[in-house]
Amino acid sequence: MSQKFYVIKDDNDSAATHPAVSLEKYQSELNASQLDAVTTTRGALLVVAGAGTGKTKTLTYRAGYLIESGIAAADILLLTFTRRAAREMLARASTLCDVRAAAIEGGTFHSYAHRMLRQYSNRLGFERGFTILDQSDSEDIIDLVRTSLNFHKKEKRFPKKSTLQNIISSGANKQLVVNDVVALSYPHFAHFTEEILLLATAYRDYKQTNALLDYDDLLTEFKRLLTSHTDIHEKISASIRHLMVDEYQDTNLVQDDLVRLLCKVHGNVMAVGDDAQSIYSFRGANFRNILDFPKKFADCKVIKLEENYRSTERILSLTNFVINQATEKFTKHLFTRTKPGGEFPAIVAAPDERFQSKFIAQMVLELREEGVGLDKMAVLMRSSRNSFELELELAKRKIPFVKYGGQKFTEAAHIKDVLAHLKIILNPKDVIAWNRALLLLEGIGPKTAQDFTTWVKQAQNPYNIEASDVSPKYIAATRGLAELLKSLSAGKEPAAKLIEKVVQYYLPLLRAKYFEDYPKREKDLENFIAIAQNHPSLEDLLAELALEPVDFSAVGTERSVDDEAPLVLSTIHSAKGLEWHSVFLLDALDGVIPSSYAVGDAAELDEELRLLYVALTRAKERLYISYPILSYQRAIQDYLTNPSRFIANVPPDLFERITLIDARQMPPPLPQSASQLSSPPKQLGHSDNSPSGGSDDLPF
DNA sequence: CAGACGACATTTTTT
DNA sequence: ATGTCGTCTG
Repeated sequence: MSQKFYVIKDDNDSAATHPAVSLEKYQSELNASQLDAVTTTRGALLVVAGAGTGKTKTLTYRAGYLIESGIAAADILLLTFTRRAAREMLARASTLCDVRAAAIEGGTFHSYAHRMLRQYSNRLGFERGFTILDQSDSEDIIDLVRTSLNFHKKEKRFPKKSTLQNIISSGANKQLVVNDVVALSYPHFAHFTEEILLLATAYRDYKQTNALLDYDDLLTEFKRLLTSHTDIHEKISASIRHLMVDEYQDTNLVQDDLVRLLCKVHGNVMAVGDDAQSIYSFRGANFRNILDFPKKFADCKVIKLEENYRSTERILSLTNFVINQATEKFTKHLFTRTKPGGEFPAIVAAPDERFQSKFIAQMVLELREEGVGLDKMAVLMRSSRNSFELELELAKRKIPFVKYGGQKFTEAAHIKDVLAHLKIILNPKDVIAWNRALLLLEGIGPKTAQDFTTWVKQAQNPYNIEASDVSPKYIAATRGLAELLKSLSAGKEPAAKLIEKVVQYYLPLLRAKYFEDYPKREKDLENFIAIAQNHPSLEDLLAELALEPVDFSAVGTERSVDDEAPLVLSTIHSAKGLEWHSVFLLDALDGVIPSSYAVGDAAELDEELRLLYVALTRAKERLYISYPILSYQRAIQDYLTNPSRFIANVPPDLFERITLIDARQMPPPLPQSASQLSSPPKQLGHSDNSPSGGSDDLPF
């Protein structure tokens, strides 16, 4: 049956026709450009908002303004980069403007696509719903497919599963065919193009027959839903009277298409972003999407926000200089009227990584003495492992911290083990999950596990392992597992209860598998149960964990009332959109930022520069850029490093140089340096700030 | 065929 | 410093 929808447009939804909204509040709180953006509610609008120019504020007020003009919250869709961003924005909107704002639909492209796909899954041929694959799930399937195609036995080294996953995913995100991805980004695997192509097809087929969707499929299938079902497209699009998209510079081509599809009926769409902060091209993001936005909509209005409210003038001067080194120029020039002067940003050359860590730890404590809360400071890095050394130092000084970015909670081996059992409950034919659960058992290896899973695939009742055709010797080994699964599938218990039971069963296995460090892992399992408390349904919990992965080290750090809020450690990517009183950038080295990976490609170098720009523009009052002069690489000897090329040529009047001095070899006090711009060397290692008393400070 | 051991490469960033 | 892959042994 086909049904046609014809939408009667409401020509009455312009705020101008609702004089009831009092503009006073908006006029007094917003500058002219922001106000313009907030009150322009019809048609297409692009807001190019530089760092710290009140982008979030503008979005928030606009949401409130729409509500006050009589738009129902449910008719507004706010797409943001993370769900956390959406939540924060809506919470703010509801306190600042109107409680109804909390009811606005919001989330990431992926989570919105997921919601819609669930709603219409039958129309796409998923009769019994579908399961979301996170990255490692998808790698596991690729691995399975690869083995079944016998590609692992090639004479030459076949790309490993994560590389293959990357190739396939870039294809989806950049809308390229596999051949082109390999030719463009993986030329060293060109001789495997045939095989990779076969594998990609087999992977797609596997997902199809098992009703599985990976991250990329969520977007592409959603697009397919809209383009191949006119009635659904009309219905969804009609329900979105106002569409707002944040961080537009980080959308990829599919998302860009989705935006145009979603606003088809009403045409009210606002994109917000900053081309100078595009940092996700590895995921198919293209900052041309934001530049080309006006071309794609007739009569698109463009508003620029250039007045910065976040950073001091001196920080801004440095960041402006940094971004101007881009080969592809940006047109914005940020300025401040509200925060003239300020401290000079500091560039800190540390003798080695340990000194760098000590400097940061000591400076953090000093700032705290000055009254800056730990959570008002952040240490940012290019890659999550740049901070290992620092983490040791912080732990030693008992400075509490949380780390964002890096390994995700569900990626830890022991969590994956528990998840595998839960997935079997959800889908008794989940071969990958079975495989993982079986391999944990004593006496069962890859071959036997495979024999079991072959049987599981066609079994009437997969939990009835005794009935399988595998040798009784091995069946005996699976007794405990079989009992567990039967008891779990029996009742409809809440997710947390199920996890608790799995954990109980798993603990002995955990202790055997990780006899060195199982106590830490047991804590994680407890946290897992705690996380599950808010999710009655196991299915919801797993979907949420896939769509909004929890940062590993941020788990279990919810502080009790009297605990001090922890210092923030974060990758630059995860720091997007946030701000702190003081920001430290770690390891500002050539080869780290820019990553050695990017050197040699102008476009990639530009992206690294933007990344540095994002890091530096997070700072409100204080900014410290540090790097070690000496570093050690793997088993090789220590070697001398170069500071990042992006900070090597900063004019001396834009920053202050700090040289670290070993307290044990304190030089005689220097006379004030001739240049008023350079400060006397900072002394390090003599701090009494250490909460543990300082006596266990290492000698310098 | 399970499981241990050793060689080897391999290092971003995230929904 | 780690994980992945291949090989060897019992």
